[in-house]
Amino acid sequence: MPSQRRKFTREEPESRRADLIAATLDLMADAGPAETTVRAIAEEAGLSQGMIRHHFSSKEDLINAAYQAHMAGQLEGSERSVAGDTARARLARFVTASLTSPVVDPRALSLWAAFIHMVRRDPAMRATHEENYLAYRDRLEALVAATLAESGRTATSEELRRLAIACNAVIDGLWLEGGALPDAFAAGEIEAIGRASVAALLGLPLDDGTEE
Amino acid sequence: MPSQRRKFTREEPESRRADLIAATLDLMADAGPAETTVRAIAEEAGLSQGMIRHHFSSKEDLINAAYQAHMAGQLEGSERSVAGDTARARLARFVTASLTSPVVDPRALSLWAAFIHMVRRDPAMRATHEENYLAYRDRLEALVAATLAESGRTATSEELRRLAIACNAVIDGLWLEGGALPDAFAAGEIEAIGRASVAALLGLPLDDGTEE
DNA sequence: CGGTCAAATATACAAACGTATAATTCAATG
DNA sequence: CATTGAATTATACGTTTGTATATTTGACCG
Repeated sequence: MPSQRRKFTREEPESRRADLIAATLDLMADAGPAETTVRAIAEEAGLSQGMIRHHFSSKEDLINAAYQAHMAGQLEGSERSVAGDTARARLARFVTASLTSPVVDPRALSLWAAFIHMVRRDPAMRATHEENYLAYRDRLEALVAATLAESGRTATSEELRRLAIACNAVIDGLWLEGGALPDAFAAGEIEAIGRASVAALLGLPLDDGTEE
Repeated sequence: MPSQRRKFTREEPESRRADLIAATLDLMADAGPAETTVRAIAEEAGLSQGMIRHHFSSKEDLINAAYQAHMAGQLEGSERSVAGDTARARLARFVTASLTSPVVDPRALSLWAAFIHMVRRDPAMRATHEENYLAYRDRLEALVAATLAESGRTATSEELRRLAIACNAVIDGLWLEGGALPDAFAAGEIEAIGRASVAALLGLPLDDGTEE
C-alpha cells in the first residue's frame, strides 16, 4: 500500500505563522490553556504538529507571538474611531469603543485570564503587557484632561490622576462584567452605562456628540 | 539497608483536606495552574502524592473544593465589618472592605484568572461561581437602594439596576488594577478612590462615617 | 523539464502527567 | 500487648506532553 502521506501546498512562512497564531488564540479562548497543546494547535490550523517548531523556536515562542498579536488588536479596537470636534466627544467615543465588541467579549476575557500567569513569569510578555496597559491609561488620562480643560474645569495633577484611575476602573469593570456575563446586558447597554458613569465621575455631561 | 520510608503522623481527614486545599491555592496563585500538579501539591503540603486521591476522588475534585474555599473567603472579606447607623455608612464600609486586602490582592487576582476557565467548563464550579457573584451584586444593589432611599432620592428599578452595575464595575475595576499593580497605589488610595467614585456615581457624599 | 532546497509530514523519544495498586505504619481497641 | 484497620507512603502503569529527527514533497529556477 502506498504512502498515505497527506497532500499539502507550500505557503509563505508569514502566512503559516499567522495561521498558527490564529489557531492558538482560538484554542486558548475556547478550550483554555490546558487544552492548548501543540497537537491541538496544529489540528486547529489544519497542519501537522511539526510546523510549530518549524516556524517558531518553541511552543512558548508561539504563545508569546499570539499574545502580542492579541494585545495589538485590543488596543486598535479602543483607538478605533476616536474622533470628534470636541474633547468631550472624543472621550465619549473612546469610552464607547472600549466597551464595544470585540474589545468587550467573552473571548477577550478568556484570553486575558489565560495569559496573565504567563505575563507574570515571562519578562518578554510582561514588557508587552505593561506597554499596552500604560498606553491605554495615558490615553485615557489625556482625554480626561482635555475634556476638563475644555469645560473650564481646573484639576491638580493628583485629582487628574485619581479621576483617570476611576474612569479606567469603571471601564475595566464593565469590560469584565460584559465579558463574563454577555447575556446579562442589552445591546448598547454597557456602552451607555460606561458613558454615563464617566460623566458622573467627571461631573460633566458626556453624550456621544455624533448620535442623533 | 533498612527502609527509608518517611515517618508520618496520622491526622484527621478534615485536617488533611484543609492542608491539601491550602497547598493547592498557594500553588495556583503563585506558580499558576500549569504548575499545579498532584506531585507539586503533595510536596507543598509536605505529603506523599497518594494523599490527593485518598482524600479526594480526583484532582478535579480537589480543585473544586479549593475554589469553593477561596470564594467563601472572598465574600466573607467583603462582608466584614459592614455596620453603621446609616445606610450611607454601611455602603461606604462595604466599598472599603471590598477594596482592602486580602480581597484586593495579587493572589486573589491570580486565583480568579486561574479558575475562570474551569468555571466556564465545569457545571459544579459554574454554580459555585454564579452563586457567589450574584450574592455580591444583590448585596451591593440593596445597599445602594437603601442609601438612595435614606437621602430621599427616588429611582426606578431600571435606574437602580444601572447604578448598581456601575458601582459594581468601578469596584471590580479597582479590584483588578489593585491586584495587577499593587505597587502603583498608596496605602488606602484604592479604597478612597472607590468611595469617592461610588459617591460621584450616586450623586451623594459618602464618607465612611466612622473615621475621624 | 530535471535539480534543488526549504516547507511539510511522519515518526520517535524522554519526561511528566493523573491514576491505580501494593506495601507499610501509626494509633486505637479489647 | 497483640490485633486490626484506616491513614500514609512507595511504586508502577498507561497516556499525553513538548521536542527532536528522519523522510517526503511541492514549487521555483536554470
